[in-house]
Amino acid sequence: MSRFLEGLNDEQRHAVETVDGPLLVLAGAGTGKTRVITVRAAYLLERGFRPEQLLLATFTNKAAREMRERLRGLAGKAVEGATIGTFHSFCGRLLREHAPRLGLPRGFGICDGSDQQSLVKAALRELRIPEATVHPRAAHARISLFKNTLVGPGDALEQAADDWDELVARCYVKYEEALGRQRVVDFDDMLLKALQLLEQHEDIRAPLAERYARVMVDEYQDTNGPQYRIVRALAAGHGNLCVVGDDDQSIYGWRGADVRRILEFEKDFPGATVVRLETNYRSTEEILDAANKVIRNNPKRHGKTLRAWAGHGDKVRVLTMEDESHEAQYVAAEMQWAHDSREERWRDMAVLYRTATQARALEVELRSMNVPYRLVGGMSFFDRKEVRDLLAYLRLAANPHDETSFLRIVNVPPRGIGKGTVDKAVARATEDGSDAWSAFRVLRDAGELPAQATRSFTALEAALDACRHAAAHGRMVDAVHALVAEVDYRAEVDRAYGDDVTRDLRWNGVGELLDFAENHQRRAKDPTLESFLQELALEADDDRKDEDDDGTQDAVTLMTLHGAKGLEFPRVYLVGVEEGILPHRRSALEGSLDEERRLMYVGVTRAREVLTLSFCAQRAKFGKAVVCHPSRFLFEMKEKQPPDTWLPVEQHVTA
DNA sequence: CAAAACTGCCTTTTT
DNA sequence: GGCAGTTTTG
Repeated sequence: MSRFLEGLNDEQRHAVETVDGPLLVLAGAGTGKTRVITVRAAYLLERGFRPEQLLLATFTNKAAREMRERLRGLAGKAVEGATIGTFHSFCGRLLREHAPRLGLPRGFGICDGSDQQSLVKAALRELRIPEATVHPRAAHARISLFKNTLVGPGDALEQAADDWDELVARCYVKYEEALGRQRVVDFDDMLLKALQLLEQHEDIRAPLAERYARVMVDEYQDTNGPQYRIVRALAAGHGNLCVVGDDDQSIYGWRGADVRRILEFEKDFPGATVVRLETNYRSTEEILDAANKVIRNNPKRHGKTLRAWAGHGDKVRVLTMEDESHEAQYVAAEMQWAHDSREERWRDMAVLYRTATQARALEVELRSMNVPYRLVGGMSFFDRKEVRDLLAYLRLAANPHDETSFLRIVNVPPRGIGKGTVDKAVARATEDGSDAWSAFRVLRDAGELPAQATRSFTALEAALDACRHAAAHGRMVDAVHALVAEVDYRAEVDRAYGDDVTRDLRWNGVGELLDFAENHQRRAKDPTLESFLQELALEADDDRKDEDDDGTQDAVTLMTLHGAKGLEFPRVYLVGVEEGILPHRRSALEGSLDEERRLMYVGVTRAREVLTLSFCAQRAKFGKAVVCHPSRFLFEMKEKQPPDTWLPVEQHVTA
């Protein structure tokens, strides 16, 4: 018997040993899902598959990293060569390789979320649609959903049910045009264009399908249309596809994920083996009981009942707090007590919340009590202004068509190129069907630019040249240095930030970008500006830095429920469990209450031993205090009826 | 014509 | 409590 099968329960072993044909592993929270995937991969290697034949797709970089590390622990060096990564990184590589087939230059850029936002705004402006009528954020979300459900701009226009839909559809058309003009792809395009390569170019698909003899997909419940079809294209023919997931943890419906994918796997792939993992090795009975009581209120489920392997533990607590700062104070104080008196480690505690903004109150309290914390997601390193500025420079160097980046830095640091001049160039670009950068060159060469703008633009060209020159020799650090020096970015930081503390903090961001550059230069096989930028775009959530030697720093974790999926902590606080937050107020309108319930379920099942939920009597919204009501999910959990005074979020008066 | 000061607007979740 | 858009100043 394979040593890899030792210590697995019957179901887990069944999943691992089913090496041929379609396999659906329905893995409830804490049932050893990651273990099954990694052991199965190691088992396949042991059975003679070469690592090159394995494809393991995940949704987050974090998950990919964990898989790789655990697989390395099991199989050692034998893993090298296996493809383990997010859908986006896999697609990115495929795109880079076949860019010309799609009419893209090799140096095509990748827009991140905030670039997408800027493009949507530009499109709205172009269409003279006021932002009050169509919120850029909402439009972007809708466009993204269109793309993730494989609805093109033309179809979107035709399908438009009301005025709002039509405006968004028209914005979608402009948005796509802008992407094309700027030779950039957004996150959604990475999947769509990779799918196009696979479905329309058999000479690309067939060798890949042949190569990847065993395909595995993690978190299958979160697969959206394009991802599903990519998987299908790769597994076509041999059908050796193993998907692992939990319909109760599908929380990405808003991104086009469709729970039906996992509910109907057996229809999609006839003859599929189905394995259910229902023994939970993570949580106490009390915690699982709470989780089960909540999730059973959802109508459409595969239907699993988690059995606790661990015994009884503490009761699940629900606390009422005056407001969010009291809530934060309480949580911070109790964690400190647990650390000091019970010798619990900071890293074993987490505070989870529905929306990223809820972190602020917690940060304030944790900081004042000197509790070390690690804020995951939210305002990331890549959202910082100075990092985004330099990134825009780099992207412009790689792809001068990238107008979003150009417009961002054209006058940062201030170099005397004002709005009037920029508008003129943009108008010219629109006329010529070119881009702002080219238009600037044309205008300058024609002597139609103000003197200062002419000088500055020429200096900018020189800066980008210097950057490209360094990058061409694989020296990413020098490339960044060249930019910083040429544009005198240090002076800009000094100018923009008055006090020494923020100034140092900001300049620090530049240093960290240099660290990334050094890292890439050292690790990448063939470091180019393009590969560096792709890594930066796709691993924006990278939180590997500032960790201890053993890989994890000892700090309390603060993160959203979405970010917490797949993780576990002995002590968990779930804060802000209120109508309007969890479930979120938008969910009532969108009819996604089931998804909010799954989110609650995800939160509850993160806890191993101690789970505390809390809600506030009132909380500040837009600077005003608003009365709050405990979440319906708390009543479901405690099997109680809400009192007469309770109001569901649907009936909240928004004054 | 460009930069600094000021005001009013929103805040779901992520690759 | 931040940022984008607007007004005011240089």
